Amino acid sequence: MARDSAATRARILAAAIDEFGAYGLAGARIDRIAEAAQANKRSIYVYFGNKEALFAAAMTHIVDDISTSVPIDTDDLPDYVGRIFDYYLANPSVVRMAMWLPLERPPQGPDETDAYAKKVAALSASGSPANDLDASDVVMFINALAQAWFMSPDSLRAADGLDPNSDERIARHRAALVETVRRMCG
Amino acid sequence: MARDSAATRARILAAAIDEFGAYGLAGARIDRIAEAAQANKRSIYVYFGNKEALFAAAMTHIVDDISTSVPIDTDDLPDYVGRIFDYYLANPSVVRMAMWLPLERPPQGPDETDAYAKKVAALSASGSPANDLDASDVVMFINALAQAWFMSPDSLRAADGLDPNSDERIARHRAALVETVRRMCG
DNA sequence: CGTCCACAACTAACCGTTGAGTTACTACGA
DNA sequence: TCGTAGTAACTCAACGGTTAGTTGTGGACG
Repeated sequence: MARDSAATRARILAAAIDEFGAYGLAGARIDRIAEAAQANKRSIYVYFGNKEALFAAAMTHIVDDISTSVPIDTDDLPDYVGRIFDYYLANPSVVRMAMWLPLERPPQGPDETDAYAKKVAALSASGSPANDLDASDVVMFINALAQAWFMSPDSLRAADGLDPNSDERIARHRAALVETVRRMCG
Repeated sequence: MARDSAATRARILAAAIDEFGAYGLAGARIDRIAEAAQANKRSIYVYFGNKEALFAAAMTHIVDDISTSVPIDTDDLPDYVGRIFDYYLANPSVVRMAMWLPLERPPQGPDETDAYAKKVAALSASGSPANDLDASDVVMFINALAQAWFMSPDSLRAADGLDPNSDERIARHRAALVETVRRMCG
């Protein structure tokens, strides 16, 4: 096995995102992360300090990734939600971590204030995003709508009879999502 | 201390809702629930079996409570979200449990299929709730929008300068919520 | 009407396991 | 041969769950 500290660190981080996404902060197991990363438990402590710090590192990593991968376009919010949805679909662990963040917030956890503040500022500055609604409310709604599919139980996703894992069903939902934001923005 | 098994059971259930709401299934502590309920740990096992069963009992309790407290009105969806929001505001532990459910689903957990299926069916039957959107998507969006405020970090809630705990700010958000659903329904 | 008894509610101390974090050590590579 | 990456074995506290025992209550019976 090659000795590459950067690669090991990256493997640990990737495994941590999956583990925290699957089980949350309290439910995640350091041993499982080590095993999945094919790294030793000890190296996690060497590279990241402790469980909470690892969680924080994973969180900042995904926040960075999402804000570069899915830049906001204040002139086309419907398209923006669509792209967030696509990103979530491709990165299930990321949505789940995002859902966990407000629930299990470590005391010294990462503060995504800046990422949100920038979006709200950009939206406010861009004139009238959604006519008379507050920019911060619009950001909240867009986030919530993009996550709706993932926070719904399977039973609800299947409620209309289609297989919730089929491409058609997902495409329909995506279209509904984009259309909803279009209507919201007037 | 009076010996009243029904009262003790109810105290445990109430404490469990708070504890699970605050920490989730994995993070919740049986000892804390017992202490908060002013009951002995043992009685929890007598009345509910184990931790997961207690979680399930708490979940079915709130599902029941919410579906009776906030009946759906398929003819006035904007009003319906508003009422859900009010309920959530008055019962913070309930929102948090609802947010936790899709993340920490115990293997033998409660299945809220029926509650959702009924809503989707009612909505489908009532003609055109939101013109061309699937009823199940509409239900997802309504749920997500009603929860948006509670899953947003404080920094986002405060992004426009107002105190996020003030009545005015909350009223503005509620109005935005109702208006958004109104637009969604066309 | 008093007294005993059986059962239900309650309690405290304990047990076994799990899991975060550490220690002491080995192997690799420059 | 020195420093860094990696490993296995361990510690210790926390926590879910249990055992064994205590207290209060309500009813049967003399």
